[in-house]
Amino acid sequence: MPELPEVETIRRGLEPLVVGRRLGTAWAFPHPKFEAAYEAEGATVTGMARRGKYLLLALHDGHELVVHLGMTGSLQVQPPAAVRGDPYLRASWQLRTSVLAFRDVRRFGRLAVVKRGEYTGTLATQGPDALDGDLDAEGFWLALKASRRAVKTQLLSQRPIAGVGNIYADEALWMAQVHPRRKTVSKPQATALLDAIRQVLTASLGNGGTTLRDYRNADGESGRNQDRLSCYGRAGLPCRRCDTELRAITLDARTATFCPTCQKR
DNA sequence: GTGATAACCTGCTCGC
DNA sequence: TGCGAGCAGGTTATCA
Repeated sequence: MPELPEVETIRRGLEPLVVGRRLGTAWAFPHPKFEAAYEAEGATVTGMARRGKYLLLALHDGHELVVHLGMTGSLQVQPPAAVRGDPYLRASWQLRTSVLAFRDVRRFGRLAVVKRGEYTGTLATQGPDALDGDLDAEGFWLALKASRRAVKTQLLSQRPIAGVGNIYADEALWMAQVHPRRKTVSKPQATALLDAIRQVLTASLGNGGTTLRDYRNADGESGRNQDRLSCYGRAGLPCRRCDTELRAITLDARTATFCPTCQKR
């Protein structure tokens, strides 16, 4: 599922292919989540940015095309023949000789066209981007302290920090030795957690992201980070730090994997 | 305002 | 072999 490293990998791959290009004839799957594709038709892309897990395509007329890839989304520039008849195509724009294609099997992704900077929903309420150097440990700790929810729940809410999903939340909590259900985090723990978040995200970015099932980068290739995970998806296997069997629990209807020895509640 | 929960959605895996 | 149930999870909507 695309989290920050996967979205950033896609952004880097797409930027040279779409910036300066005009989005030609649009097509959208008939669902409100994708019909904004038509609003971007005819606009020229002037820039491509990312905030958390959102891709932001700046348009020449002062608007932005906001793309969230959901769990199974991908955005690629492809030859027209490659997208023809694709049952999972959710939106597309004709470029000069190719097609900018938004593909999403489970339809958890969405599109929106907004005035530049006028965001709504999670994009408006989320915290600083996880790789934004302006967020320091003090600010992160205060943001965590502001809520009494479990620390992993807070990470997934995107409010203290943006860009962390289930995979990297498990990985960072394991690295910082913080229990996912912990509701109060000390300043040193918050500092360690912020450092761990940045370490796991940076490492994954260097590996082209994590591919579990669906994720593909802008070139249609899988990431390589899934072979380097220490915690996520390893329930029942020994902890790489202490050999204790990793345990899986359900937190907010999602699986949280942790080491019961290293990550004390 | 905050927190908890359900719903959305479809491919895959597992058990019968 | 084929079928059905359960699982995966990011975001939004709804309710307490």
